[in-house]
Amino acid sequence: MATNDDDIFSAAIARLEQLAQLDEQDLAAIRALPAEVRSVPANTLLLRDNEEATQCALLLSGYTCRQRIAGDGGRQIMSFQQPGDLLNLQALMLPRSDHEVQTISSAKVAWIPIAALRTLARERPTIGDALWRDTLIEGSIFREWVLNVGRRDARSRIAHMLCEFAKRATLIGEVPERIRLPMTQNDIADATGLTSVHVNRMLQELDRMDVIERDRRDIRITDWAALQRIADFQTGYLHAAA
Amino acid sequence: MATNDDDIFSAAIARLEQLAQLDEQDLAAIRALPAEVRSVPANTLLLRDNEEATQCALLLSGYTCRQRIAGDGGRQIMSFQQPGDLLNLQALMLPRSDHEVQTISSAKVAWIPIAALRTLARERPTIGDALWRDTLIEGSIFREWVLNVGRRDARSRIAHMLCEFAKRATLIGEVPERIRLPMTQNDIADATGLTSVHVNRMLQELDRMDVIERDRRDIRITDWAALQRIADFQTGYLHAAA
DNA sequence: CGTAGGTTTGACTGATCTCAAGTTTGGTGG
DNA sequence: CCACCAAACTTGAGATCAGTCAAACCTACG
Repeated sequence: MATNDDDIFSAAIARLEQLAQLDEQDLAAIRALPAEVRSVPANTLLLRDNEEATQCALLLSGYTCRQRIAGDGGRQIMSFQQPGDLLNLQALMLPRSDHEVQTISSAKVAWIPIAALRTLARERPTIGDALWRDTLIEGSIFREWVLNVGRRDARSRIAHMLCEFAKRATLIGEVPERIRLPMTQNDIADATGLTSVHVNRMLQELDRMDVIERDRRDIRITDWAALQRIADFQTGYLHAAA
Repeated sequence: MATNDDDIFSAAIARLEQLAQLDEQDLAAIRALPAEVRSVPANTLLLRDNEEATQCALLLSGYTCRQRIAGDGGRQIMSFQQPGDLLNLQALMLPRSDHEVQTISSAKVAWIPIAALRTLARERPTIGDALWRDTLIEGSIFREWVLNVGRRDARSRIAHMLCEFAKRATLIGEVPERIRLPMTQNDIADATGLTSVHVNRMLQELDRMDVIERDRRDIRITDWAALQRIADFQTGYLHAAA
């Protein structure tokens, strides 16, 4: 059960190395973390709202989203996670969760005891800083989403979401021109504050404008510059090197 | 110039004490921070987008907002700050700013060298944790705003903004029933993703519904329960004790 | 094959925006 | 203390983007 393959942490280490200069001891400390790996199907609630977490979830494969549910049942997605992302770093410092994390696709997740991670952050300050930096970058992404949902029209919002997804895919070594979206049009609607009907029409429009080509959930960005312009997409808020 | 009145930090200390158990040494270390106090008028850009900060701004009096500007010039406010709040903690860990901070009212600000704050966070881990916690809570507020702007109608959004403002006012010792808004209706529009015209109409509607009474920017919440219901306001996301 | 989840389409509705013109208010200088 | 001005607030009418509802169409998968 307590799997400790060296390489379950490889994606996470790659991510952290973008955030800080890790030395050998740092790497060893990460690889020594206890972890329990589990596979979960799509649309599984991994982390509940208003719960005390004892474990921290590390996404090994697949995609998840961070979401909150309004009183009338409406769902708002505020970010997507990709392999190598820690899903509830907040739990290191805040006892109770204030939102949900759900799988978008089938996924593999490593569960790490919070206490072990907290110790790691304290004893290896470089890692602690990297983790803090990671939460700050996600904060920056939230700010961009507030702007996206609050001040851009439907077409721009969707284009922006595509740009961010493609750009972040490059950070884990994928090509941005050809992306396979893990999420349904309904998920896109919940991420952009629209309805799935309207998302569908806008995707068709982007297709008609020759900036993307679609084959089900495979998106080919045929005119990256135009898509960025439509999206009003600037990469600064992602705080990524490349 | 380098003012070091013991009590310029009192509001900030009160805030940090809500986030961690500070001991005498912690307090002394905070009070020993170098700081330069400046007064600025309303609508002054304190922190620019995409700039390297060398100083951290601590709000002593007045109100500020965190905002991003869209490509078409549209402004989106993503949070308000009150006395005792640090305005750019991100700068401790991220070299470049990704948004702006502007005064909403006239304000007094203490400027603290980033390096001093970074040292403080490292040498006094309790304070470091409190600061991290503070940035995480603001992240939670951003998430709530994404939900607010993305999934609630105009009336609820405005009601929610009022609830949050009133609730946070209580955390610095004010009464929630009678609030004096520092922001114009145009600011409220930029915070809720609406136009000032529509904000005006919705405020009138809340007035007509007998949940608030208005005398210019003085708001009296006459039916707190109803306002919370309209706003779909749950306090959990603020992670406040009370 | 049959089915469920996802996607697409059409017709109609409505919340919010736009534009443009008043009105009120608070501050400032004479 | 009053007159004036700019900024903020208010009002109305018409336009529009996105939502709603309901049905049909795919397509992956058991």
